[in-house]
Amino acid sequence: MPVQTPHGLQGRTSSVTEGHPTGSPTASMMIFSNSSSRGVTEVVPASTIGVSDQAPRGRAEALVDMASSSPEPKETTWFAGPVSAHQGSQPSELLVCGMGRRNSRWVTVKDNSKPRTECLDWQILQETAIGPPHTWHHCSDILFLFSCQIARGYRFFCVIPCKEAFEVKEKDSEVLALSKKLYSGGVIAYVCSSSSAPSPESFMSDSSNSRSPSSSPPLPTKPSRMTDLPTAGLLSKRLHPRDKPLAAKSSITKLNGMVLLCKVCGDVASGFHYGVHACEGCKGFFRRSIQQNIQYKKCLKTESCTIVRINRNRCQQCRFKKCLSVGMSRDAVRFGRIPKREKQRMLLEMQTAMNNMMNNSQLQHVLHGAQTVPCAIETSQSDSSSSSPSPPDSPRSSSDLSRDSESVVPMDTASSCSSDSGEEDAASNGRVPREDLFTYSSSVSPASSETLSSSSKEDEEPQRECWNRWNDNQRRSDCEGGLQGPYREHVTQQCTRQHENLPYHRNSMNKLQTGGNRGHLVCPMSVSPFVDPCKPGHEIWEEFSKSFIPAVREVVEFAKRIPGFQDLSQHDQVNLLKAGTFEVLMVRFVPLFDVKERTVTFLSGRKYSVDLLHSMGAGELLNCMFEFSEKLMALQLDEEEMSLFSAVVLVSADRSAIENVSGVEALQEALIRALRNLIMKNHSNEAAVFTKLLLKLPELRSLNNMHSEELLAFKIQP
Amino acid sequence: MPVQTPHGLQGRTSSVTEGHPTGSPTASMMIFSNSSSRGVTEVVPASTIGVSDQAPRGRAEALVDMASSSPEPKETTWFAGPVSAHQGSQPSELLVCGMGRRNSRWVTVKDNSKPRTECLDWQILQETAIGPPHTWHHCSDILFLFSCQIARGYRFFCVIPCKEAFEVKEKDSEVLALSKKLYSGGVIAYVCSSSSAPSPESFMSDSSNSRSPSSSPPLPTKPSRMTDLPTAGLLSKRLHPRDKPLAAKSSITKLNGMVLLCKVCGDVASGFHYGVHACEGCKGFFRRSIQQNIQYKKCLKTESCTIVRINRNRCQQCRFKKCLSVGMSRDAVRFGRIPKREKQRMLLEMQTAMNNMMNNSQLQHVLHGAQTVPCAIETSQSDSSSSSPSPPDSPRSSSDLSRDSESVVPMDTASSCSSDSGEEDAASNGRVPREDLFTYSSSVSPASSETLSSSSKEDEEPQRECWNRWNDNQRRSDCEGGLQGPYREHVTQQCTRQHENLPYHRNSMNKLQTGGNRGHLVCPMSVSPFVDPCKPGHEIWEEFSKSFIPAVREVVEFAKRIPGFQDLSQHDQVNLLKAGTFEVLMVRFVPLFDVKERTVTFLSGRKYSVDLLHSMGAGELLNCMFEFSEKLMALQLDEEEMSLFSAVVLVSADRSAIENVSGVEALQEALIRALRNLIMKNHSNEAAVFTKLLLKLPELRSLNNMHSEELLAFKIQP
DNA sequence: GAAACAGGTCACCAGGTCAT
DNA sequence: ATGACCTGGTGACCTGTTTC
Repeated sequence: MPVQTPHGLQGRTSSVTEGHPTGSPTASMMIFSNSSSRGVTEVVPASTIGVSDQAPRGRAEALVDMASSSPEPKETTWFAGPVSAHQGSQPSELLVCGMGRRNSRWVTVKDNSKPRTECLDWQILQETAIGPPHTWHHCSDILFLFSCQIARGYRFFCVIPCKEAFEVKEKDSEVLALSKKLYSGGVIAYVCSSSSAPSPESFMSDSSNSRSPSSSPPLPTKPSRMTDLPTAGLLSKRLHPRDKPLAAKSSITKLNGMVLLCKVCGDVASGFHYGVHACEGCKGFFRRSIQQNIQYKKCLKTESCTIVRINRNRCQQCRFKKCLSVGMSRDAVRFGRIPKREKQRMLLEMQTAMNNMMNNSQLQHVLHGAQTVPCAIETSQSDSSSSSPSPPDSPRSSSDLSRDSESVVPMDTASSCSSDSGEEDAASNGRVPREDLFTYSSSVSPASSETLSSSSKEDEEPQRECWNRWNDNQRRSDCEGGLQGPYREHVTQQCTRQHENLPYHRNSMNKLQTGGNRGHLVCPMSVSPFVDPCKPGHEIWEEFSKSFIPAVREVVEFAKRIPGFQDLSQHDQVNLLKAGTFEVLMVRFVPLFDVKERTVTFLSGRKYSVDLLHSMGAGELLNCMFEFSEKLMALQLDEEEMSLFSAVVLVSADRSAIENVSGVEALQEALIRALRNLIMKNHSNEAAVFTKLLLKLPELRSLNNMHSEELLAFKIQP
Repeated sequence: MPVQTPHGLQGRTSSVTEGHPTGSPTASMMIFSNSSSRGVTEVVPASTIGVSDQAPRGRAEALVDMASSSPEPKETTWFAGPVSAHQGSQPSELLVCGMGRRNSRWVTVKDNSKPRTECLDWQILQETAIGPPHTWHHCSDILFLFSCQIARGYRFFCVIPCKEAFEVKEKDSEVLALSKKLYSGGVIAYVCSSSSAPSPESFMSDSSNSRSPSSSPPLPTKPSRMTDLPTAGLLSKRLHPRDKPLAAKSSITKLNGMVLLCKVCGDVASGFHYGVHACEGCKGFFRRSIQQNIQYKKCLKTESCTIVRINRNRCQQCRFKKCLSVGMSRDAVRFGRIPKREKQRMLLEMQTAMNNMMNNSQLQHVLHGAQTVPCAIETSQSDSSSSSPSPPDSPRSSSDLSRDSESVVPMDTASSCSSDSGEEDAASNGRVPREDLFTYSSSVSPASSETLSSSSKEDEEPQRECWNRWNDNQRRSDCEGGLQGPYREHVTQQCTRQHENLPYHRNSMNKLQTGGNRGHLVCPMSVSPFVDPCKPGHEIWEEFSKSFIPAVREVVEFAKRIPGFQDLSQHDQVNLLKAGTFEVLMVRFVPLFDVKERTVTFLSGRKYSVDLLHSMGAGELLNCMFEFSEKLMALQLDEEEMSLFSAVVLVSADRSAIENVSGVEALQEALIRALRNLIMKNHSNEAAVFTKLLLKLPELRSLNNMHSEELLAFKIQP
């Protein structure tokens, strides 16, 4: 149903006019759109959302020098790199890849590892599915332009729309148009190259800055280098086709720095005219058309001219038609100022879409290390030798990961995280095992190992090896870092205490009181209590999201220790995690719900009553969580069982996006067998425990959905 | 995209002004906003969609004759009645009441049951949320109109949105169309009052009833009576799009969540300005007009422009005139807060109205008979005595049900259905057993009965009785009607054949070819093949929805035969069905998916290849359904097992809205025990079957979600 | 003191203008 | 004829005042 989408790389083949003397007037654009049919769902998984913010940071800049390979060395030097979009206060960044003519979608990445050429589009394309060739001329209905960059006549925009997707329609051989389609969630990145180009220099000049957090130093100032860009500020200055000094009183409509484009011709919009964002030209044209009821001369071609800025005056009939088709109408005019909520909603939607988009990349990054993630490029300054990617099985991989994830942490928390790194290293040298959020299994005893192994009765060999490997991993993980920052401390404390009083000692957890001012950062599930109610919704959202970052990371770490999990394809790993992270977290957080006292203990150690939380906006979900927790607690599982159950939960995650279904199923079967055997052994007198446990799976699925919905609702209209 | 669709009945609506000299242009409106954060969810559940069509049927008609109490008896006779909307999947029924002036949108339906007046608009309303009376001027963001009530010149609409909103477009002064608008989440309830400002008293009339579910007696035919509504609470808080983010001091005048509309232009009113409920725009306009004593330019037309939100700025003279005509005046200013008593009365009235609307009446109706449906207001002209509702337990309830549902069938299919009604009656008198969609258990052998009974080892007595009762029910159900119309014949054939060749004989099903021209009406899962691609999306949608009506009805019947199910509260029954109907249907339809041949057999008997379906727009969901089917088929369950599994599926449905969780759980446990025992008996050598079956539950949950999403997307962008 | 409205403010847009 | 600017009207918010 929803749309799709020429494959993103198609453009690569087409290279317009190589040699390309004039810098041809055609503007090229790219649109990436998210192809996921499950857009809504993807938007939802709340827990993961917090991650997005960090993505930009984790990512080093991509430095592209196409000059050597390009036929037109000087003109075809392409740039690509992270462009940050600033929305609201949050430095959420989006990797935006520029592209253009020949080779435009590939960049040479220079980071701490060896330089390599990668397709910059891929990262986004895979997210968004529409990967338009450089010849795109039109791109109507772009809702938000949130970032841009210019290089040598090319404008780069990164746009995320909301609720809409685009479908490329090719027209002749040169012009492509996009037809609007509804769509839910997702991100579109939009890159536009301009013909009449601003000089590359203008583009490169500044922005050497980066908000690169603690670690990233400025990139080498190669000419083509694009650093990240705090935002659209540039756009108003440089990007307007007509060199207008678009400073203060520009007629450009911006939304928090994002520039809106004319729905008719793609020019920069001056406002919301006759119901659509339109430029002055199209506004005037439409006005005259309707005022004087002009009948335009028949189109000389096929009455289906593509209307773009540069040709909009060539065919009045088609232009007017286009105006109508995009919805211009006297009935649609809006007077007065833009309602705040509308603005807010737009921002939120952008945010959501961006978060979504970034989720994938980050998740992949965390999972598989930088080398598999095209954008995860370290700055040249970092120690390239030490951070060279290691294979997943390498003993170092885990610590590599933690380092990677650390670099992804947003600035405001970076310092605290980095301070932990020493500890990590120490830990990796064989310190006292510690437990973190998802290492239930760290306490696996020899006996239970046997239990696990014995579970493979029906399928001896492979299973045994599997479990052995798991145990190895667990052991190793006990010595390796996983938690970051303040979160780590708390969780470590908590888990330790909890462990002392198995199975679940809420009381001991309650003792943990943190007075730290970073409490809110380490406290998933604590939106309200730590949040300033006066803050705008999206800020609250950001904070809440951030608070989940460490927890999500834990889930990833946990997943990696599930024997067999890493044998799945990256794609499947990512999708299982996307679908199942919330559910695993839910299982993990069960002990935090005190049914008797009707309180929830946040990881900060604070307890909040259900009533308070309800009064602060918690809804039905909270009740359901309590219900779930009560039932799960009633089963009296120990850590080992919980751990195994968590693994089952994760691996039985939604399969809709899984490539290797049978592989996942096999893994799930193995896990379930193990779980059953373990349960049978521990609860031999309670035959129903295993069944009850399985029945928790659909409940978790539902909780996940509710959660998603609440988040969506929250984000849409806080 | 703009879309819309003057609604189909507009022609019928005729004269606004009959009786009504000026047709007084003023319209006052009210909007209720729904705060449910789960709005999205409700929209989604796809399977429920099919039901919508029946809603009107299940629901008794509310006929309001305002004549006696109305100030203008003849012109202001209003009618209100149930219009079903459907949204969601499951038989989630949204009570939708159409309304309008006499004869405009209402027809008297005469079928096998008593004649009654129904709103003709409902069909459209449910689909498009377009059901505006001629006086509607503005109605932005209305997504679904699911309920309304009229009292003394007030029209009440309850609207739930889903990702789309509509904007009214006026056509001349009488016809309105709606243009689609994007919108995300939330619920809007919309109440529109008729033009000639009704007195407050008329509005407040009764509402004495409460939402007592099962006990509600027939409503007195009070003119403005509003019946109860379980979900009313939902409507209060937050989702109105125009709502300000932080509730507090919004400029929107609300009464307990209900929003008042501007008397001048129909926009959302911000308060009572210059003696009239008016929006900020008209308030400001009037203020400027009088402050500066502006003499506006003469109207370019006839000085009788209709003033609605979308055109209010086109003719200042007429706008000002309208302001004056609706009573705006500096002399009419009311300062200070609204007198408590007046406010209270309004609140009460509103709340009651909302309660009425939201009642899940149809499902309840289907389940428990008509008398629980609040809107059952008879017209003075209908035979009120004969229509007195019978108690839920009355022996007639079942046949009442079918009759009622039938009466809801849209006119074009009504005839065929009504022809079946005689049959139904005969069936209820003990005819030859037949099998229908959900009577897997009808073939339960004595042996398997024992199996079931033996399952209650752990919990002897109650279980045995339970199963016995089930079997009784099954037997009885064999003699009772369930299917309607052509669907019935097909399904009966199919099931019979299928039964002859257990467990699943697709081949025999394939033999069934229907040449009937109503095939598409009886064919769930057959959107595309039967649909004229040229039809507008909403028509396709309607057809598709209709095709599910019988199937959903079967699920309800099936549920009723699950032992213990009817012991649950109505509320819980309804909610289990709402959440689980799709899943049950999915299980039921598994044999229709031929994995080897990659075809889907529709109930019409036609097979369609996956590729064809994909080419017609089927998406990932189809693949997942195939996957699911393959796995489930692989388990080789027989009918009995499938039946029991279906029961488990239904009872393990999403619990988020369940009142008596432990009751549902107890039932589920019993069912699961029975299932396990049955499976163990039949598949003693395959220990994993039961486990695998349980693992199907989360998969079903996910399919349900995907389905919901696709439906949503489909509805949004057909 | 809170609720609720008149009036004020100013972000925004339709429409007009006029150099191109 | 086009479209960058200008002008005047609009209406979303805000403030001050009135009333309960």
